[in-house]
Amino acid sequence: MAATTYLPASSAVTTDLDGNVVGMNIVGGYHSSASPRSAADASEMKYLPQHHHNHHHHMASSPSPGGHAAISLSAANPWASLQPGADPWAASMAGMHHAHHHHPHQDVKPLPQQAEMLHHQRQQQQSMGSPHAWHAPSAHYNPGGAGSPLQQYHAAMNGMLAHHQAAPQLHHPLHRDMQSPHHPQHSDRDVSGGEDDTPTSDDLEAFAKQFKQRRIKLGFTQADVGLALGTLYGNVFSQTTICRFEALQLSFKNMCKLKPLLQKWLEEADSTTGSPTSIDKIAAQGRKRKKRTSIEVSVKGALEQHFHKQPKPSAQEISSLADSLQLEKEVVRVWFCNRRQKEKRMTPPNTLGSEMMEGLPPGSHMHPNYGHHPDMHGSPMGQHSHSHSPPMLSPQSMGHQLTAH
DNA sequence: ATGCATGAGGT
DNA sequence: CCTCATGCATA
Repeated sequence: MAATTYLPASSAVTTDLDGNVVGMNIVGGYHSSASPRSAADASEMKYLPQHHHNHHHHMASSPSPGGHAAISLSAANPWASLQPGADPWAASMAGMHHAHHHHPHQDVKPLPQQAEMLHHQRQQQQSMGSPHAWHAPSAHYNPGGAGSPLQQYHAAMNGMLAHHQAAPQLHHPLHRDMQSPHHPQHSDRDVSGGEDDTPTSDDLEAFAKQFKQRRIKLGFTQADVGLALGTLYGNVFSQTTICRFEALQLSFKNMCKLKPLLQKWLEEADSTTGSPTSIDKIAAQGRKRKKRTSIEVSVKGALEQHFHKQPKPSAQEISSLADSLQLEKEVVRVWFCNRRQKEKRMTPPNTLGSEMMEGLPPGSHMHPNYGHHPDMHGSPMGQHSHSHSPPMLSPQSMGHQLTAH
């Protein structure tokens, strides 16, 4: 049974600590820690009354454990703080570019504290499939232990930089058309040195890989990067997003959007051997977030099965399904939404869990969705012409939930 | 590293 | 109600 509870806003503080621990683990040390939070789970579905209590946390936890942090900033104007290095755009974009039009309208990251900002995104993207599912390299090994030595670079910065601009905008008014899977880059577009063009999936893969490696070399955690982006460009990202970027678990379009920012950060990070990016973290809002419902393995299997038959069940189908699985309708609906999104990731989900019933001929693997795209348009990209072909998919999914149920 | 969730924007 | 981008909370 799924325990559905709603967390109090106060858990925000805990999140900080927890979050930074998590960030660490990417470096290698797996923290086998017990969950600090006590879950008072109720089997009831109820939203807590809106008592948005503004929590003022004066504690600034440093994202990186290596150092204690003395950072405690105001969340009031994160992007107002100067950036350590140089100005983002002038520097890197100097080479050649033209593609980025940032409109005056600066939209910043949704401050957790306040309402969500607008962010308009275009709705169109394609799913790309790669023939091989290279699971993330996960080249994390931690020799010494798990200490991220990073804070050493962090110090006070600021000096002669006087420009602090707001967000460079991710949302550009114009959308370049999607690239085709087959043609790497436009020939008419001259790209010497600067890749402001739409990258290929291979490009993204390579970049992601490189990014991760450099990031680790420099001693930064995914969380650090996310925060740094916020300070530098006004767009804060979570550890999750950075992680997904590195693992190519975002949509192609999303990958393209984030690449420039991460690239910029990389340049800065490696060149700036002592410039800090100190910023604060923002705590969770006083919002009522539903506790993550844990769906049992068996139930997941059932959902998977239905997903194969009907990726987009009707409301009524969802209802009956929910009923038979003893889940809330909303949970089921969301599950399908998330499942569909997974299908669209760059790195295809290994559709298993329940498994295919036919014995596949050796050598021919099939993708659940690849054989037929329901409503999708052209395939964005799909095959890397070369690259590696790691050990094909491995059933990594499917939880092994031993928890009592 | 990921599962479930939230929300903006579009139909 | 969907798609998409994102992230809190977790395993």
